[in-house]
Amino acid sequence: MMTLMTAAAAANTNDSAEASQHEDFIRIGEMAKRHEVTLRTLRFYEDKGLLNPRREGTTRLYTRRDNARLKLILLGRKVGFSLREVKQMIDLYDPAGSNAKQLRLTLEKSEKQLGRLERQRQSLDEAIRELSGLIDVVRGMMAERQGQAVSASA
Amino acid sequence: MMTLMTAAAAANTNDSAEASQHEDFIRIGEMAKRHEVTLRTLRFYEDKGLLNPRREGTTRLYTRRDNARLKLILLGRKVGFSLREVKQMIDLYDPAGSNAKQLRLTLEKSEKQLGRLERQRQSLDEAIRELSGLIDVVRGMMAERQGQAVSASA
DNA sequence: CTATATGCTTACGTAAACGTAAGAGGCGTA
DNA sequence: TACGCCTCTTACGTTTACGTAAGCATATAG
Repeated sequence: MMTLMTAAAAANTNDSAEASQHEDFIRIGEMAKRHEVTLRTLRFYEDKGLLNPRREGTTRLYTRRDNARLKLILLGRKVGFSLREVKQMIDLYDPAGSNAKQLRLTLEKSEKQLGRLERQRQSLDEAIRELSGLIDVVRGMMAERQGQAVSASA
Repeated sequence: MMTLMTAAAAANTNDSAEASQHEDFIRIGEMAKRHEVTLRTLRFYEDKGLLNPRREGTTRLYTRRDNARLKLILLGRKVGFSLREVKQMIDLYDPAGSNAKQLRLTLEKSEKQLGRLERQRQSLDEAIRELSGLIDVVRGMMAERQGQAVSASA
């Protein structure tokens, strides 16, 4: 029976992720599943100041805003920003303001990062070409040796 | 005057890199310049068993074969192999043999690596697309805020 | 003889983003 | 009461390829 259940315990009680989709707060396990990250990652991000979930006792409770933040963080990581950079951008967010600074910084960093990614793609393409070439060479050598072996045994 | 000069000392005496291009042995400084790596890198590769230059006393002397080896190592690194993998492949080299094993291993590793590189390129392209999208969004927001500011001040 | 360049060995430091115990609650169920 | 599941904090470990002193020897140039 649910007597003096805390919100956290209540969430824990729910059978599936589905069941708690209307909850305002989710705990770290749910959060991790939803975003496909580990608990360690969430705690790590918090330790680095990227997340700030509420607490109920010691238990972390994440809201929709935390969800949105995490999505941004993961997007940042996906496009190659370091957590430090992501933090710099996020920290500039001001719910009551134009966020001009934040937007400028984000734009600037994004353009630089885009440049880096494009340069990366160039060297990656170059590497692919060179590796393909190497494969051809190796195949050629193998065919050659094979030919010798065959002619020698014939 | 050149009295009892060692080979190393002789090399050291030469005015430019040009002058020693016909030398059979070059020292670490020359080697580093030719391949655009640091001395530390060459010593590190040796420590890891990737290079085995001769010695004259304590001084490392590199030959054409070492040059060729280093080129291979740097090519390997360029295409994304770890030094460990490069070593595995190089270690299989037998000057008196068909090197069938080496060729097979190299081919196998190369094909896997090629796959990895291509997957990398896909996620890189995806990242580029997402980042471009982000830039557009940010630009849009800035324009919006700017518009508000302008209309507010008008 | 000294200053400068080059080389040697040994070995701790670095970066990024977590992984991985270790030890300890809290809560509900069989 | 015991068991199981979730969560917490603290903190050392991991990976790769070198960077960076520190302290010393060698060697030619001035």
